[in-house]
Amino acid sequence: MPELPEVEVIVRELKECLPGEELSNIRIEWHKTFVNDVNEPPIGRKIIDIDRKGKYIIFCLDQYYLITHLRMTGQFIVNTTNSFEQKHLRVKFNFKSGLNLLYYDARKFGRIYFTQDLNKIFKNIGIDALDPELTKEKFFRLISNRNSIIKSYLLNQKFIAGIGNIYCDESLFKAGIHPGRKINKISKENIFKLNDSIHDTLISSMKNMGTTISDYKTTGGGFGNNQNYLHVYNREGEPCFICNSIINKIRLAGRGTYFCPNCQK
DNA sequence: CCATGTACCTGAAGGC
DNA sequence: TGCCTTCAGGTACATG
Repeated sequence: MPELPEVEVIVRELKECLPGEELSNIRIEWHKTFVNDVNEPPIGRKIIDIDRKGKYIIFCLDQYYLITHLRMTGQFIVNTTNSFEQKHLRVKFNFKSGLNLLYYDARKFGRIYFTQDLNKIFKNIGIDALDPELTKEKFFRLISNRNSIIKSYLLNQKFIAGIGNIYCDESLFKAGIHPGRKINKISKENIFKLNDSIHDTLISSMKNMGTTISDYKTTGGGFGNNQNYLHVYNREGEPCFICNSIINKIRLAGRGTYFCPNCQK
């Protein structure tokens, strides 16, 4: 389940090999994956740069964009030969140089949009969680006076983009905040603490090349390592590393939610 | 404004 | 072994 750190790792890898490459062919194996807003295929265009906003990958093709959301099981593999896995292959891009960019997606939830209009995709997407402009004061202004529980807020991409279920639970643990806490019952001091813990959680996961629970792989097919450093996610029934209490699992905002009943208030 | 439920999908895991 | 149910979670959309 790629969230911001996993997507960032993928973008960095794609950036190393794709800029300058010219698209020569595209083969769509699952039609719903590719949403074309342009009325012509993205052939003959060069990849200028690759960027990210929240969980979206943006391939810039000089005023045109291929924007990808991997959802749960999307994967990019860069391939230089003609032998590759066919199972779950949804879209195959060929480049003039002979390089292939393969998009796999077991559950078919991911989307690749071809468009000229970035705003169409991003109109309901908030500031990136690692945008330097997201200062703790701005974080506080965004979050205060809301009436929802903190978990729902952090998962809602229209406020802050990039946080998914894993890093939401991890960040709340690190900040000592119960995931079901009402936002307006959290002190300013703890909001600041949460801002820092989100930042730390995302950055340290990136350093570990992301979290591989089941599907996430880097573009070379490698695994992340951050699953070995999680404090609460996927640890139901196991002891808290800080206080030895048993990690609980409940259902919040429609998601499995892990927390330490002693450390998080 | 906020919460809940369903649809989209497949594969893994657990129960019997 | 094998069938059936449940669960996994990101997002869009409908409904209360």
